[in-house]
Amino acid sequence: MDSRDLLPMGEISHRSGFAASAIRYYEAEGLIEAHRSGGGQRRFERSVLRRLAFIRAASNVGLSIEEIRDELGRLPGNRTPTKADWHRISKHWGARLDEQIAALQRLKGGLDSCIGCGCLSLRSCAFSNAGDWAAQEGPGAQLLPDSLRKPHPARRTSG
Amino acid sequence: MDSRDLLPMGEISHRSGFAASAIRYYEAEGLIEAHRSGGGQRRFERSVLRRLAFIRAASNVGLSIEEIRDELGRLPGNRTPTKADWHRISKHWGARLDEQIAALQRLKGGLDSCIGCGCLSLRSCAFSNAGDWAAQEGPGAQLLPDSLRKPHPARRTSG
DNA sequence: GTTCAAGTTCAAGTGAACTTGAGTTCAAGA
DNA sequence: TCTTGAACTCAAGTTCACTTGAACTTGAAC
Repeated sequence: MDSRDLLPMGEISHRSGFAASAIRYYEAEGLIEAHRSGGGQRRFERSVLRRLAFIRAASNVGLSIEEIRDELGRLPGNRTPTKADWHRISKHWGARLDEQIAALQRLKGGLDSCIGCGCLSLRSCAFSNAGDWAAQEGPGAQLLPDSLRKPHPARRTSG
Repeated sequence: MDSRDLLPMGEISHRSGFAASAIRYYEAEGLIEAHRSGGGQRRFERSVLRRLAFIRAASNVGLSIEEIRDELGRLPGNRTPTKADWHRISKHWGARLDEQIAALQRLKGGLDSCIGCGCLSLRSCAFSNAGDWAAQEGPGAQLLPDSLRKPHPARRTSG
């Protein structure tokens, strides 16, 4: 590995479209790796660009950093995805997107069925009842999957 | 307005499915209003339940508090939505959902077209290039609308 | 009159995914 | 050598939509 093949922060940032701070963050989170120059500056292998493209794609699908880390970690040898890896992963993501699309369509369907009645009834209307507070019964439960719910950060899942 | 018609916090909370803290928050944000008992406790009109159902429905569609406040504010006389209001609003939200569905389908289409090639090329692949960093040109720009992008809170819009 | 669940306020915390700022150092060209 | 832009670290800040905790008060029942 000739050191002239390594790219400095500015170039990685510009070519990937990520801010330097984001790239440092991804390194800290273990999504990418960097060599260091004599003076301590980051020097990136070219393959990091591909990894960053992967990260951008994944986050467009709605994956969290955690999930992206997992996904990258599942690649044999923890390498940058090859064509075959990418094929497999794409199918996985495609399924996720299909699920999200279906969820929105269910929500839309519920909305359409409410347009006529104008009810917005607390107990019976599937649309306003779409939260999980009434999940034990009733038609509205799970109209939206977690991946499309707005994150309610402080709502602890334990309990 | 007989004070026996007014509901205390516990009941509003239980019937709406919102935590008391959330209801207080909505009041502070101006989405709902409350009377006060002699001792300073909140007493809610029955119509607040309807307003809360509206808020839940809106947030299921992905509207922010800000947007919900606008939407409620646009109701003539700032009243709880009637059937006619609800009809109009539903159409509005339906369009928004359609847009979100279409965006996900575009993203899915991009993914499908990438499955074969395994490219993930930074410059040419519509999928990994879906951010707005290259929005000036190229095919990938605006695959996803803002409403479906993961919120990147610290990214200031001014500049 | 006592009890105590239910209510109150206010400040601070939560999580995700970064950004910003301050203060310092590196590296490359003139 | 000087300058200057690029990079560094580390702590703290940002947004959203709430929640949590502490310390206190109400109000309905017994």
